[in-house]
Amino acid sequence: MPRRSEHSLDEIRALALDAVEDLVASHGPTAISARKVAAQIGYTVGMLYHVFDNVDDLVLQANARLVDQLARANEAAAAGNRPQRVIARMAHNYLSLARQAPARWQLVFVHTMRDGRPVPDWYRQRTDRLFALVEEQLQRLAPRRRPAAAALAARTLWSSVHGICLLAVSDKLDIGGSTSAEKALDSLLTHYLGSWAQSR
Amino acid sequence: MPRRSEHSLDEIRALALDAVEDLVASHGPTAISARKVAAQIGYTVGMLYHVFDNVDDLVLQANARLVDQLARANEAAAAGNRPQRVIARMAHNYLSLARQAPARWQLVFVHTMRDGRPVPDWYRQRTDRLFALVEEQLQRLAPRRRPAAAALAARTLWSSVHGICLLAVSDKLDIGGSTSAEKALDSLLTHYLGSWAQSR
DNA sequence: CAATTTATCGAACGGTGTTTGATTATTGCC
DNA sequence: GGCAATAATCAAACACCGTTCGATAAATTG
Repeated sequence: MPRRSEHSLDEIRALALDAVEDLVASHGPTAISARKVAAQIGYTVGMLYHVFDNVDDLVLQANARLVDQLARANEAAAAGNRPQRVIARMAHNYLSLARQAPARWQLVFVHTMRDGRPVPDWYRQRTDRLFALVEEQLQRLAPRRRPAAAALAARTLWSSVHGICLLAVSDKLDIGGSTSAEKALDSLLTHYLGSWAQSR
Repeated sequence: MPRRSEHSLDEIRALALDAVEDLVASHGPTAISARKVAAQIGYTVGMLYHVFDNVDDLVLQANARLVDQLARANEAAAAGNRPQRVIARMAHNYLSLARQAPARWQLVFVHTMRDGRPVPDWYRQRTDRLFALVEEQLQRLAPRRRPAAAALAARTLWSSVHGICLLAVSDKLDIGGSTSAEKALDSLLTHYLGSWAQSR
């Protein structure tokens, strides 16, 4: 019975994204499929394809919510404090959000485009933004360094933070005994950032 | 026509693992499926399940070849040189191998267990070994530090190296302009390792 | 040569992403 | 208000996927 008009297309889109989050939170990242999401919101698969390009689009839009959440938190952290402090906050924001919703972040980490299609630009820009925020702070921290140096350090540092959060969420960091990811982040910040700030 | 006995089960296993590598190298990580691998080696799907537990097992055994290759290279690098040099070699071994066969390493990075089953122990041990090799060198580098300190630094450093190689292989590191992963690795080693070695 | 084992196949089951055509509710127009 | 155009919705189909299973035939054993 078409067009019951109980929901606008935008509402359906929001419902579907909520459903992705619910399904992932309760049954893990592998529980996502077009049919399951459709069933969860009371529509058929075909309807989903009216609102999303494909499953990649659906998942990326859901993941973008998390990335945006992190970006907003990191933008907020930028206010006022000294750059080294701000960057530490950003790194811990990442780990803290990942720990709050591990399954949903696993979906972010684990997702890959079907068939090897490229990641769309609108999503790429969102993840690049996270690098850019770090870069800004590094430029504040060392205004006399060449911009390329800050760019390199931002990519190095944020890739490292990413690696630590990634392994933390999949429980690959605590090997024999206890190595908490928080300690690893602090170690990284102390030594890498400390050394970078001091040099030159 | 059963039991043609042209290949022993071990030979079939090796053929299948070769086929995984070939398919991944030529058509990307998404090209792996039980049917395609079976077709490639001239057997049927059912036969694969006589040799492997499931597709996860097949992929993990293929991935273990790469992990072992890296482990062997890193063990070889450990001979003789000063620890800081050895660790630098290890990091660059990782990136260099990843660059030599990007698609195959993408399969390592991208693979996740179906249904959320745990990664089997035999594979876990292989990846843990990579951390352990770094830890040994850090202990050589700073024999007076508590072992826990070396363990933490090893996990921090190798997670970071992993993050950089991961993003490098998926082209997410060169954003605007040119940030080569090699430079990022060197930056990480210089500042993190340099600072860690000096402190205390 | 007969009996047992076992390598191998082919088909089946339920799930997946995606496309398409039919159906029907809503909208715009006279 | 009624009719035509539009747009939402569904159901079914296609090709692929991982996995299981029974039948079959070759090799091995006695």
